[in-house]
Amino acid sequence: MTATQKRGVRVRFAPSPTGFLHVGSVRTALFNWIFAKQNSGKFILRIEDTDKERSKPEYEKNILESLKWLGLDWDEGPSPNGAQNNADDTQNNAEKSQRESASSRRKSAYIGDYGPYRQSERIKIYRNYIERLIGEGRAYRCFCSKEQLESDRQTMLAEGLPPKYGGRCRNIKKEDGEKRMKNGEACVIRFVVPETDVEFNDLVRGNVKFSGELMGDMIIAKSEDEPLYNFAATIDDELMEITHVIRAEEHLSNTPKQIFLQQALNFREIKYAHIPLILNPDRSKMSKRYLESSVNDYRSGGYLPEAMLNFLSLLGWHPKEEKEILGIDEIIKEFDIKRVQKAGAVFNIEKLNWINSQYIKKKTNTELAALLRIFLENKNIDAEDEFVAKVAGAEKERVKTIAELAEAAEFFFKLPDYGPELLTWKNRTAAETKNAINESLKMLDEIPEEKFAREEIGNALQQLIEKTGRGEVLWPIRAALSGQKASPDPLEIMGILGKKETERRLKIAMKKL
RNA sequence: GGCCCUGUCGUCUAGUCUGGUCUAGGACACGAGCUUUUCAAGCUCGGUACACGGGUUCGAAUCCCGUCGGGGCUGCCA
Repeated sequence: MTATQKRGVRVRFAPSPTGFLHVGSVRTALFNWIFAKQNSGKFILRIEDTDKERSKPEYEKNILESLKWLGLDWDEGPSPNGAQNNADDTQNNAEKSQRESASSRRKSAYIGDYGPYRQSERIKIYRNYIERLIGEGRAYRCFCSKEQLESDRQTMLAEGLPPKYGGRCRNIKKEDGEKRMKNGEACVIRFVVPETDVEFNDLVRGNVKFSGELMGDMIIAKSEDEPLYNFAATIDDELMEITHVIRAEEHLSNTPKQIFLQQALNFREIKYAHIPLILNPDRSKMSKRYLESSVNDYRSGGYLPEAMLNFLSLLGWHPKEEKEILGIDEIIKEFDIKRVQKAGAVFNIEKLNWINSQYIKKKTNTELAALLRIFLENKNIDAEDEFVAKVAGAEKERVKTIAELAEAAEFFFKLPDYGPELLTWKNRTAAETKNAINESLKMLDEIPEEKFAREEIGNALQQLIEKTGRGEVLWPIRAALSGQKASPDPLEIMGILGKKETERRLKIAMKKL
């Protein structure tokens, strides 16, 4: 290949819409995105939906939505508007969208000059290359049955040989192949893999070498109109002028296959970077079995996108300095693909929690309130913005996720039921407790409603506290106001709740004693 | 089985290329203490790691060889 002319950096994230976006994929997308930003390149989103059985439109939609939520915007790919979540865009619109998809929607549904960006819409393109390879004798029709192949495999395995396709159909003449196919004989298309070595320099792993001898002729398409992954990806990477392929390590052994294809088709060379896998606690590939693995789960679990990106960037990479909380701009500045780790990284939810809590603490109360609202709605709780913001401010120090924040904040909106024993401080009697609340109530009543704020309240209660004791006064108030044994400072709660609600809750407590 | 990748605290990692400043640094988690009206947060302190075995060298986490461990792939999935 001619490395002489420098090409502008173009990277791609190429997910398969066969499930909700996986956090491992997010990290791959993130590294690509960062790489593009660092090199003033383009970040391309390509949907690899050649598997008709498993690919679903709703998964594609989820991928787009998740990327948008994370802020990983793409320069080329399916139109981001396609990710918009129109409430009525579900059931009864299925018909309509089907009609549209046939014509206008398809053509306009992507941005960029290298489209379409959905492999299912590129079938004709692949078909040309398949015909070309067959024409050049570099690909052929294979009529071997699956049963036959399986028994071949077993035989080779039993003999201790590498289980590869032996090339039984390789010498079938092109014309004979065409004829048999037209007569309805089932066949697939295989690529003649050269029996040579391929070597490439991986940006994270250094030199890697594979032997073509061990591979056997690979299937590149089930038929002219049904290309398979390695083939379609190779064609697209060339046509979309991809310069760097950054992907998970599980694709390392696909790389020689793609390089063989590139060489046969006279495509340009591509630089590869295979990043380590994200692992379960038992060090196997991250999966649902152990951990929530889709972005959805974390989004609905109350994790912030910036925390997710920060955490994921630290899985397999680390900046030079000993700094862990990094905004996306800092990550872009510091990131170096050559510094990424070679070994897999266990997904450590504790660390994610900590990072998330750091980002929560940094948010303003107003920002938090907006996020909190969504979670509150699920609990059928609604209130004024100002109030929600104050509540968020009172609780943000003690939560790790927005979901936890909603949980912790609930009592502000709705006093939970509790037993009278909760009200007593240590071994004080009910009468003492009742008295303390009553005294507090009297002090509180002196404060005019508009001055009912934390500092003022503290002053009002000061004498009583000095006389009776902090715990004796404040504990019953806390319990009465929150209905629980852990909460923010009762003085703060009172300020947020306001005079009327505070008095109401204290009186409820009195009745319980 | 074969091919490929990989191996520093429980976990994420710094250090490895360019041997000494590393009796191995940071972070999360954990434990103790401080603070204290609860729970947190915060602060201080603490324990824990160079997979193993050989070499090379005055000196090895760092270089070489071997062993063992872990993972991925081995699909008419991606």
